[in-house]
Amino acid sequence: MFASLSQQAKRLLQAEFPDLEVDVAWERPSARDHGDCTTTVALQLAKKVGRSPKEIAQFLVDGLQNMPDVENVELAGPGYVNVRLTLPALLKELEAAMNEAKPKESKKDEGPVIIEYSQPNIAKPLGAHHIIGTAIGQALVNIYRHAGHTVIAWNYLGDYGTQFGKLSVAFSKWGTKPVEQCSVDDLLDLYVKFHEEAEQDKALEDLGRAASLRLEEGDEELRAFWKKVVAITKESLGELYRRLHVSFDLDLGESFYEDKMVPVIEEGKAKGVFVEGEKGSLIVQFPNDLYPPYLILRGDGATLYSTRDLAQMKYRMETYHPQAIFIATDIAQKLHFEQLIETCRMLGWELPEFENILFGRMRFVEKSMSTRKGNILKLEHVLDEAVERAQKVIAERGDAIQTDEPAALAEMMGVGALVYGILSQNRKMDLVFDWEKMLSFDGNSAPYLQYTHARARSVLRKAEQEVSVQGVTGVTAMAPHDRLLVNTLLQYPTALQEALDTRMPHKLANYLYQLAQDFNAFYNAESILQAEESLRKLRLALTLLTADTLRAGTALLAIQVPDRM
RNA sequence: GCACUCGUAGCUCAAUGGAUAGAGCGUCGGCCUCCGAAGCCGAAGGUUGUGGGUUCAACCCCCGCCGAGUGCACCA
Repeated sequence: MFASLSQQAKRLLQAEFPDLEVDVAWERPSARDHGDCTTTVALQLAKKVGRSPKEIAQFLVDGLQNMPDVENVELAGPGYVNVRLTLPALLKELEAAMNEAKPKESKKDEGPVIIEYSQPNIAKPLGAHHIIGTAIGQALVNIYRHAGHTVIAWNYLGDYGTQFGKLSVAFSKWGTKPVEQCSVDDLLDLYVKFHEEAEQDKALEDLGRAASLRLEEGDEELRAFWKKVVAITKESLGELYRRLHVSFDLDLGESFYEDKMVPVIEEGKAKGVFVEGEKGSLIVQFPNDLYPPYLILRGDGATLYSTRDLAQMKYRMETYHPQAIFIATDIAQKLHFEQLIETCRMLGWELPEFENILFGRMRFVEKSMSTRKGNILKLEHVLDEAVERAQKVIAERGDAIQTDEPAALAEMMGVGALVYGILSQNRKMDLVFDWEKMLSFDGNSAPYLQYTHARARSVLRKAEQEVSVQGVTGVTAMAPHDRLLVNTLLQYPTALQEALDTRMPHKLANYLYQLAQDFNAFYNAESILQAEESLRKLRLALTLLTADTLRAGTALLAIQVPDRM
């Protein structure tokens, strides 16, 4: 952005200071009365060249003020250079920014980006906390695809291990009907009962472990049971993912790696990376106690999630040659992934870019979330509650509602509110689950963005004319609200890029909220349809760009916006 | 005990090392005989946990302390 300004400033500085390597970055000012763009280069250079910041800034001001695109340039504060662009230049920047923000064509010459998220467990419904990783993962998938990357959206189903062994024990002891007729909720009940009983009868835990080992060894009866349970779980997940606008390219379970672990174990042993631990287990010892020991095989020889993750890492690298692997998990798993990556290095594997996309845990005011104790808050119930609340709000509006499809709108608002509640917060923070806040329909919320979009579309419908930035001509002066909205629209590509670079979807969510706020202020302060012809064209163009940006931006966050509501 | 994350307005949260730390909710007061009031405008509310340090400039980087959370081998 502001390429010509950067070049000119750079030329000026290099002429004055021949030995200097410098790039001049123009940024959006922190306050609204500091022009269209600003640079702190004078402050940064002062010490290096032995001149005062103000002196350098003044030098830039003098050199920039006669540029054709510059309406006004001034020195401010300790050494800021603030530039106000001419109207045509500003509109040109706007058009360029909107082009920059369009979806990029997919890059064919690079490996895919693998993004793993959601990670549901077998025989359990998705819990409310699953919404965090699921929403963040899908947003990142959308944002990376938008930027032109090939993405493999990867769901990793927890369909294996001790938890399954426990379920099979519970089923054989207390199951009351054939597994085919069980719902996920029935299976969850059995799982919960297992842990209740296990508190009295410690032998149950051993039975569970034994069953998981038998499955691993290929026990046919267990295998048949397992397949049915997996099918039941996947079926129930499908509907929920559809409501959340979440979709995966792959949903391989842990079981997929059962025949891929032995070679890894052999490799680790051969390379001396895996050594014997307590009770006949196999572990990794990290040099200098960088991390605590990493358990690879249980004492009884059974594999663990670490074993599967190693096999999975290898499988992903060999099969897809990805440029990056991102795995979204809550912070409790941080150490595990650090150990995993370090182990891969010790094995001599050449890893692609890797990041454990960490997010905080969901905290509840009243009760803790543990599947084992059975007091699970199901995601499905949260969604239903959200939609129900939206329905109530819609019903209260009565005649003021302009939609023909109140049910669809309620779904859009309720689910959107929940997803936005997740994505508008820095993912690293713990998330306090509060119905009122999470399902808020006022203020900083999905319905606010949806309302703003519907409002903008409404104006455009009433305009009954072709609207475009290119069609804006003859504007001699803008109101402060016009200029403010232009400046905010200009920031869209930057917001997208920041969300991608930091893999923080909330940067995009916060931007969209800012845009909606600025549009609403503009809408309230200025006439659009009644404005004088050239201004009307400008304001309609800004309205169109706002509506399009809101729709595109929320879509990246897996949130829909209506044309009427 | 060791490691990691987090402490910002009454509550929930923002703020690439830059100018006067911003929103929402809540509280108080305004705005529909103009394009959608699910909105807008204004007020009150802050020693950014605390003590040092680095820097022209620190909520942000470094160190100590206090507080909260999480992890640390047979769960994932």
